[in-house]
Amino acid sequence: MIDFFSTLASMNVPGRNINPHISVDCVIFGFSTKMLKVLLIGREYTNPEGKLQKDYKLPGDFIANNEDLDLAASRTLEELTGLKDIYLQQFAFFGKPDRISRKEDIEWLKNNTGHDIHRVVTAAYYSLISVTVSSSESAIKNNATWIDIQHIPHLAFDHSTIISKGLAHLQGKLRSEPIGFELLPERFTIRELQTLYEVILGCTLDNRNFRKKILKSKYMVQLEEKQSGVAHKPAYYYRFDKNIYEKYKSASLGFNF
Amino acid sequence: MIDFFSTLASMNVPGRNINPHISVDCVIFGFSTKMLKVLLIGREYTNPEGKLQKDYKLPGDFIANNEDLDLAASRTLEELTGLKDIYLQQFAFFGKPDRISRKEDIEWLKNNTGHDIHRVVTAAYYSLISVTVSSSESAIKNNATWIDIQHIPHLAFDHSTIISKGLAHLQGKLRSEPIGFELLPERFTIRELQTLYEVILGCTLDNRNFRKKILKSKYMVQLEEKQSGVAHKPAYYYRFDKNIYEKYKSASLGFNF
DNA sequence: ACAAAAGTGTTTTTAATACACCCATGA
DNA sequence: TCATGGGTGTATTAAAAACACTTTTGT
Repeated sequence: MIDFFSTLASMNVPGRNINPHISVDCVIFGFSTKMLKVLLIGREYTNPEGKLQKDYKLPGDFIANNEDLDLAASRTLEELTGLKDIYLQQFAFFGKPDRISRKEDIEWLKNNTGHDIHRVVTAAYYSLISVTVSSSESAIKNNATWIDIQHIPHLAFDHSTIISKGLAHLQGKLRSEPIGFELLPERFTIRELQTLYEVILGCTLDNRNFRKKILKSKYMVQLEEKQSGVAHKPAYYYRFDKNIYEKYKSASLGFNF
Repeated sequence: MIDFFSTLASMNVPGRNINPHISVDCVIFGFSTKMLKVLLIGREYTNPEGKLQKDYKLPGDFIANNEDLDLAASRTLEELTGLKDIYLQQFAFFGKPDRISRKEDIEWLKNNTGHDIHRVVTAAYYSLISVTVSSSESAIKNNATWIDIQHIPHLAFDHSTIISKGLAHLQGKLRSEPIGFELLPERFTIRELQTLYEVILGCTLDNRNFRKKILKSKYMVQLEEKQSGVAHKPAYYYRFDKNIYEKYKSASLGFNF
């Protein structure tokens, strides 16, 4: 399935039976060059004075009438990145009546859907992907760009709020489950993993204690390859073994209050 | 606002502008006589053979067109229990296309809303209230009953799923934040609190260690009153001080993986 | 030889766990 | 006086935190 206009364009495909009250939005996190990034879709709209403007929006779509929400989210993700089996999780619902209230947003929806839409409740998902594999054709077609989470520009609708809520959920999840791997390529160094933790959690971590903690877990598999071409002692690569993790993951958590 | 029929009846109030695609459902937890309970609404419907049947549903409602989701949830809760300022949290949304598919459910919606409704996405909230204060007039009017979580009967729609997901979220939350107090009356004994933890988490806890852990926290305020009329050493009552908790709550959590 | 990041151990502190008896009350 | 549940302390173990130097590579 190809989108010509934007991720919303599939609405206009004949035979697709759209539910214009409910949408899904994906906060797609990626990590590269020591920065946490979000995949955003460039959007063009004409402002009240008739000027052509650019801003960004989250990848999202209205759901089809017979479509499961989770499936709509993975469909959106796949249409955009070409990727399946990506870590994807529902985290909140956004339904303020005024979340679609700016003139340019209503105008843009009209141009892109043909309908006069004022109230949409959206199911928000976050997903984690490795930046290296994400520059798919359809992403380019959709004006998708990785943007540093520190430098998010003006966004459509309430998408800034959705991103910050999504980040908060990601932080919580990162503390309770080893999901950092989802954001890194197949093989990675421990330092890369640590930097990822530091960036997402917004703190520095003691590097000896971090290694101790991480290497204690059985699911970190050291590879034979080392880094090469670096002007310092080369680091070993590791990979994350999901099977081992599933086998050993501890059932009981302690208290935290 | 008074509901004559059920929590859905407010749909029929003229002038209320209903959005029949989106609803809220509340999993209202309570705790009494050493059991975790859920507040359910008795529902009568006619089965395919024309027989009058009884089952239960979660308190919930369609949202109004201009209504915020969170507000719709607290409204539903207030209409049912008369209570405001209750611990209330969105925890998931349910949007499988077939969640409204049983004949009796579709029929029941038709009778109660006048519409032929097949697809509703619902935002699920859980709330914690002290059972003692919940037997309000409107709850009785709405056929609300406390039902042991162990003995949930047949429920409408996918409401059993919603309850079990809600319970899982409650368990997670209970481990990470002191919310047990919300389920107890203003003053309570430490043993009551421990039993609550044991029931919700489904395990037994060492009573000396539990006391140590709980009493270490500043927000447990011992009152002067003791139990009376009990055939054993009377326990001191405590109360939870929210202000102290907010002041001292630890910013950083550790890792858990 | 120098810069730059990788890798490594020990000590201290804190939190979690395991465990058994005396106390105050009503019946 | 007995049955019932309330309340208490200590020793052990496990995890978290603090902390500094040596190693390997490219330039």
